[in-house]
Amino acid sequence: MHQPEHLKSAGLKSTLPRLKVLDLFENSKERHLSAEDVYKQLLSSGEDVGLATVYRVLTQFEQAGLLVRHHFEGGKSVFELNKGEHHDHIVCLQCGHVEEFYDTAIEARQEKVATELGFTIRDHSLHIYADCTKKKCPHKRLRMPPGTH
Amino acid sequence: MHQPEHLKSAGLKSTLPRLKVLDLFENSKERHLSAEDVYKQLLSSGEDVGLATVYRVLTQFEQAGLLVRHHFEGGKSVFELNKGEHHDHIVCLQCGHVEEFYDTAIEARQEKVATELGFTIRDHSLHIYADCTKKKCPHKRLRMPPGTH
DNA sequence: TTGCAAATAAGAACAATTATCATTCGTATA
DNA sequence: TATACGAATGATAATTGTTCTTATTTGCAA
Ligand SMILES: [Mn+2]
Ligand SMILES: [Mn+2]
Ligand SMILES: [Zn+2]
Ligand SMILES: [Zn+2]
Repeated sequence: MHQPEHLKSAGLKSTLPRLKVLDLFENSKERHLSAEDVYKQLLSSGEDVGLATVYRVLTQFEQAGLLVRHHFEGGKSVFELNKGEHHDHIVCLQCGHVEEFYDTAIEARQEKVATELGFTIRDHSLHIYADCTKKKCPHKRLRMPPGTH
Repeated sequence: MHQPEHLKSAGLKSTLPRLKVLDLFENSKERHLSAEDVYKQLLSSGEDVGLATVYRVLTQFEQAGLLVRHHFEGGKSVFELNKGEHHDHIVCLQCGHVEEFYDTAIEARQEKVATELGFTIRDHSLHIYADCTKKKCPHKRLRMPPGTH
């Protein structure tokens, strides 16, 4: 199980639900999880947490900088561990798998565009929705594509 | 009022609610409107439409290619007239005003990245959230910044 | 005009998320 | 270690944005 210090240093008191949620993100196969994903995975592994607590904890972790929240299409928020380094996302329309990428040229151009328009960037999101080029999509069908549920 | 032909050629029968909604997009000060924006503006201009009809018509217009739907942060869908040319968006965090831009370098790089990862892009969204550099934000405070309501 | 499929309006239903509140827990202190 | 109290939890109600249902109305072709 995860160490309580990680939570303490984030200003959060070390409770069982928080440790379980953090643990799930550290050990889950998929990096990007919705509140329902977290809730169901905890239930199915025998843990007993309330859905409201999951939502609360995810928001707290986001505010503490432990998690990052994304708004992909499909209506629900998706979270991932904060690696400290920004990256953008490409979402497979066939299986919902999320691939990550970072392109310095894109990042630089955004700054340029914003500056020219008289803005200072605080945040941005670049989501690419795409089909896998391979005949059979190799990504695991762990989650439905956004907008498909 | 708008001409019925515009709807007819889109395969939609020319009804009063549809003409009113299309009219609103043609004449509204803000290009980007949510379902609630449309509903309230129609009500306040004396028109009598149902909210469900607004949602239905917006979706139909999107499918007919008359409108484009965006998912900015803040939970609600936002629509704009389809100009036929793709563009990305920069949202002012101080007033919610939406500025549009198009950058060929960014678009090209996205293709490159996707191809390298084995994907064919079907769609994408690039949203920049930024502060206006001017002392006093010059944009009209017509809508609250996303996530602020 | 009339006829009828298509469209509307009102409200119920839904899904994701947040708020409320009585109970339980974590931890600082005696 | 026992106690005490504010913080956290879980059950459930409430909210929000959106879609569905259905009885009624409307556009338009014959
Ligand atoms: Mn980026
Ligand atoms: Mn673009
Ligand atoms: Zn990611
Ligand atoms: Zn636009």
